[in-house]
Amino acid sequence: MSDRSGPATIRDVARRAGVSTATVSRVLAGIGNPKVETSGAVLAAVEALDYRPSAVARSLRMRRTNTFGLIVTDIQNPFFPELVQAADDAARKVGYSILLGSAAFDEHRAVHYLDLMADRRVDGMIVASSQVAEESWRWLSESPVPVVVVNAEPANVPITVITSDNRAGLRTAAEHLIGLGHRRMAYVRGLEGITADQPRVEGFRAACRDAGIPDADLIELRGDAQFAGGERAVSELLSSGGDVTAIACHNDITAIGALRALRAARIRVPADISVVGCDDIAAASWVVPALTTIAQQKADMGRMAVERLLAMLDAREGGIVPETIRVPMVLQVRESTGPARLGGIGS
Amino acid sequence: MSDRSGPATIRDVARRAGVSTATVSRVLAGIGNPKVETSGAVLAAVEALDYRPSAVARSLRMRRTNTFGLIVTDIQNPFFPELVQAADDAARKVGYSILLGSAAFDEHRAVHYLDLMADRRVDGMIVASSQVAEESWRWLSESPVPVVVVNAEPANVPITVITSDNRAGLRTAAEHLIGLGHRRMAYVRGLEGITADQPRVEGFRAACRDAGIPDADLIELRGDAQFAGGERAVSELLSSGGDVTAIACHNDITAIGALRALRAARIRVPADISVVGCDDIAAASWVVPALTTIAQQKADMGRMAVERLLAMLDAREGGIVPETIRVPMVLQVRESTGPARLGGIGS
DNA sequence: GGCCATCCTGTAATCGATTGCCTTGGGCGT
DNA sequence: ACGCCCAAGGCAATCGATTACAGGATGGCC
Repeated sequence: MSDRSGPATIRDVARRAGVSTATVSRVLAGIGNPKVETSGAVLAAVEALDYRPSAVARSLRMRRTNTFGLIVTDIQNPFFPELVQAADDAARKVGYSILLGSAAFDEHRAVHYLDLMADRRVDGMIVASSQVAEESWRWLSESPVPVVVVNAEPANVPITVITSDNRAGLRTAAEHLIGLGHRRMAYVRGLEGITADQPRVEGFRAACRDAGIPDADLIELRGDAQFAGGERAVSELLSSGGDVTAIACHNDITAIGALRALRAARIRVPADISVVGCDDIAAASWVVPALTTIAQQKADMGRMAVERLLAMLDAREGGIVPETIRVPMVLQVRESTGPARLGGIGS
Repeated sequence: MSDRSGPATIRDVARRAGVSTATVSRVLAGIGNPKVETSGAVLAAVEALDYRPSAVARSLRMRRTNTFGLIVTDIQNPFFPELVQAADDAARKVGYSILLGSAAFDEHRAVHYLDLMADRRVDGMIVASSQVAEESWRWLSESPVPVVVVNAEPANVPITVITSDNRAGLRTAAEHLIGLGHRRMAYVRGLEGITADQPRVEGFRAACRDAGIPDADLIELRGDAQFAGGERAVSELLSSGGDVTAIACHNDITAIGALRALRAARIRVPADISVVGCDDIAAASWVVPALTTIAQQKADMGRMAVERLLAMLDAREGGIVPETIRVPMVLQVRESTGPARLGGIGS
């Protein structure tokens, strides 16, 4: 009858050590200064019974779970794992764990996870998903549990946001291309309505304007933030005779799709056309030519999100004012960009 | 004083509805048949207070958390997210959630997560990581909580395993190449000691033997299951003058590295050399030429792992005998394989 | 020797739910 | 009109930890 019913409890330990549960708890927490024989007996009993305190019971009593919820748009998008890993690292370091939810592009799932995490009484939430309705943002911002939003910008809701500086990032991309002599360019946008879509084109356009390139000269195409969208957009561009020397894309996956379309059309990159992506996922350096891209500091963002949450927890009631933090993006030059050709594609 | 201290509890609801907590609990659980006015009052109170039962308290009382732990080798490896997503889908469908841990190639972290999940009293664990020491496997197999191991095969430990049929898979790969006329081939192995490494080479070799290709004719190279290893192994092969018409790789990332080395050497794929990978990650179809590969049924495996866990939970004490399930791998022909050239590389 | 401060440890309440058992009361049969 | 039975719902124990408070032993000091 050693383990009649599940793992050993604090009472089993107390009994075996011949002390009260209070003492066991105190010895393990290292408070008070127990006599050596007492703590010795407790530790021996702990060892013998292979006792591990139940986080469930502790959470109930302490009213905190030492858990943060993290909701991402889609765990299969290579952007997120790095964010998740960084958040997990930072959390683990201070004794927290991460409960992950992948919305898989589905608003209902996102809401489901919001509820789930509320039910689980997580101590804080990181929401890295734009699959969240207006109404849910409001609910989140009014919730008593600390929330940090990553890479989304709910309009008119006072809430802490950590986001890549998309506008500045794509401005950098444009400047890089313009510096290489490109003036006739195309931009493949992301999925309509995705948060980053708007600021990215705008940043790109702004740099063009500054360089004196007429708005009308920039060809805007619609992608879907996936491989297929990039491939389709660019092959349509080519078949409709669009004559550009550079293509910028909403993200790397789109850019990789673009590379494939160009290759299918026997157009050389970067000799004939330069391509630039955005995000810097691992595959960006695997493709040929390796993709020049604007890197998001995913790991930093994950770490910052957790740190922010911890700060909010400390400040409890002190009230940290919601703030929008823009993390710079950095230009990563690889092989897919080069000097603009002078003539047309056919030359 | 609406919410003096955190979320509403069942007692708040009971008070407001003028009933006991027992009744609230029963109404919400849908047991007994409460009078309409009672259940009406309860539901109204629930609504008004925005009451959500605490999963923490419930877990303590019910002695189950409705949570499964899932430990993966490295969430940044594109193989895992799909597994995670599938497991999460299957779990969510029956009211469970997944607590994720990424060992990040570190044995200590893997053990840390094992402990963490034990403390959290998860109802079952899926271990998709070979970063687990012999001793931990034994501990797991003796643990009273159901465990399913994915893509690892602890030796001499009675435990339920779900794994891709690596041997048969790579046999298929070899047969595909041999069918295309290849006889002088190279195989880039994975990281030494990684579980899948051995069976994969063996499967490949077995098919070669069956086709009458002398063992000595197969050139074996050591990679690291990453991009860099594939690239390095193949460029060394080329510079040492190895003359092959096909290269099989431990996994897709390695194969993508191989493609890059071949390209750098101006060797055409598949015209000069065919390349085949293994896993079928998303990037396999992004690269040029798109990679022929042996696909692992990642989603199936994730789903099966959860189903297995649920079955073990049902069978409680009935005792399901540990069993090793081999999931077939399927050949995915894309562009990187073709008929063998007749002459040498230089011809 | 007596008194008080100090140090350890035990007692019991508490966190928020679920559930076995018991009470209450209404309906129905005779 | 009386008694029986059953349905509805309340009481209180329980899950496994933490912690405020109380109490007993010990030692120091006068």
